[in-house]
Amino acid sequence: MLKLSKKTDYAIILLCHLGDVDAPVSAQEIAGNYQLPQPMVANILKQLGAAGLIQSVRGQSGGYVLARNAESISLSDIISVTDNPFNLVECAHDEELCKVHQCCPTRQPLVALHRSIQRFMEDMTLSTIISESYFENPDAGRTHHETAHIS
Amino acid sequence: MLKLSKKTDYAIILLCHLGDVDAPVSAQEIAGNYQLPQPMVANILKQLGAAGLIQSVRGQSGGYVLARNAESISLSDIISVTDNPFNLVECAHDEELCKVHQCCPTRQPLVALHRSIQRFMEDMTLSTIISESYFENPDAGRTHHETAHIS
DNA sequence: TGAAATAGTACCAAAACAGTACTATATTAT
DNA sequence: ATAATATAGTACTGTTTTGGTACTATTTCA
Repeated sequence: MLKLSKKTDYAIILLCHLGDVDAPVSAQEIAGNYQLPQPMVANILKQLGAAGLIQSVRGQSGGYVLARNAESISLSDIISVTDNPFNLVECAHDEELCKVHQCCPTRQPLVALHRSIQRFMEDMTLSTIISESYFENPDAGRTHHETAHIS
Repeated sequence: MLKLSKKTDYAIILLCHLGDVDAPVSAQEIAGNYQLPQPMVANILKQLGAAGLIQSVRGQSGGYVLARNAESISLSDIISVTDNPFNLVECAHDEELCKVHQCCPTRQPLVALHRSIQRFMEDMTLSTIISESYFENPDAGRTHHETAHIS
């Protein structure tokens, strides 16, 4: 359906939070802070840890910290973990097609779109996301969730 | 999962075909030509017709023709029909979130990505797709399906 | 009037998504 | 030591979306 999964959406929120704090943060803490389902948050953090984006600290007063600095974590990195490696099309039409017709007409333009999206996601780093989210909302009092829908 | 549906993929193929022919083409004919499931093709053509992208000709020796010229049909138009109106994120985090934190950190960068994709899809017209597909494959004999996967 | 086409619905199975549950293990504070 | 709190790993489940099918009605032309 060409939309991001909630897992990805959550992951960005979690990583933004970790990018703002130095001490390890626990899954419970984040889940409470953002009112997200705790087991879900825990699972995503586990995945992000396994992928090497964040580092885990076990035991009491443990939690997670960014494994690298926020500049070196791209949106593409995040999506690869939570949304599978990005594939706009995976040669959906079967091979017979290409034998019948000259060539699948979809490939060339869709590859271009794929690359364009891929590039955007690689250029968009976690630090950019964090700084832009702050820029957008200079006054902490107002909430913007009523305009958060994208048409 | 951030990938195009088969319906969209098929739709592009169908429209490319219609863009190459003047006389009405039937669902059966296209399905046979590309070895796609006939009822699926028929359904997609129905939808494209209902959306006004193609015109139907009923009765024997009827079929479908492009309703407008290929320059004025964009990838965005197609996807709107077969993949729902494009929404990269639909404010997946619930409203509580924005009350807890200053603002959802995901919105700003994801809107930017959304717009960038949207724009690409609007600029990519059916005629571009058709001409590029021909450009890629000057010799009709060779098939390219083994390279059609996108990594 | 019959063949071939679209029009309109409604249905179904398999896959993906969103979320949960449970057990094991590590660390630390007491 | 040991209890509390954390991650690690894995497996499960209900719901939605996807991909595809089926059936009936209607239009048109030979």
